[in-house]
Amino acid sequence: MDQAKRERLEAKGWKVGSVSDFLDLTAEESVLVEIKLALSQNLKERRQRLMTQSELASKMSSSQPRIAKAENGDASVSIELLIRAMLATGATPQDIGQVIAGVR
Amino acid sequence: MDQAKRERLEAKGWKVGSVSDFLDLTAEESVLVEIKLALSQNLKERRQRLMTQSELASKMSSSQPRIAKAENGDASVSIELLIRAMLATGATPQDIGQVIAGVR
DNA sequence: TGCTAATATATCAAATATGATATAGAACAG
DNA sequence: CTGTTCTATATCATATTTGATATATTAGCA
Repeated sequence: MDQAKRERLEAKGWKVGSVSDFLDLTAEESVLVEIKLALSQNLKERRQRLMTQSELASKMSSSQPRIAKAENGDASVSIELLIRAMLATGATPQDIGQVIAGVR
Repeated sequence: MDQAKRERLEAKGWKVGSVSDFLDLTAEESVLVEIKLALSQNLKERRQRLMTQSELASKMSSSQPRIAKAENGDASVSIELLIRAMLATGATPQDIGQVIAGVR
């Protein structure tokens, strides 16, 4: 993985630590990160077409800052929240499944 | 939703509360539960073909009791853990996406 | 039957994720 | 520029999820 991508992830709070630690990410761990990022991006696209971050937040009793973090791939956001947010935008399980299946 | 299904969920720790509370589950909330249950079931099937709960637990530095809970749809198990477990059994993002897309 | 491996249940302290709040920055209209 | 709306960042107390441990239950076999 290149330096740029590593820095991008680190800036968002991913505990990738040193370069060697990062390279030690198992395949499973990095797939999990990629799934989260894919959901993030797709959430952002969907939400932008439909409503503001604040609107989405109240639809799902969350907060605007948390939606911002979700859309920006912040490491403090769980897959759970990403999926709840997708559903709150009207995404179906099919939509979500497709995003995950599209990883790699 | 029928009484039997409700009791099944309640026994596993889902905070569905009273019947009326349960009926107040939004569509999004119940889809989320269904996604978790679908992942649970699929995890159990995959894992049983391949290894014991203890083996899977050590592959992903978790514990056998947590795998048991994951496979039994316990409410204390996050989607995150379910997906990590699926990946540890060798499931691909495509496999996982398909399970989620199969909901409903 | 007894023995063993596998799975399930209970509890809990520690780690992580949460919504809330405050506030800063960006984009853009008037 | 000024005000307004939207989005991003920082902090934090609370809530949820975690792996670990102990132990109970189950299943299968000699």
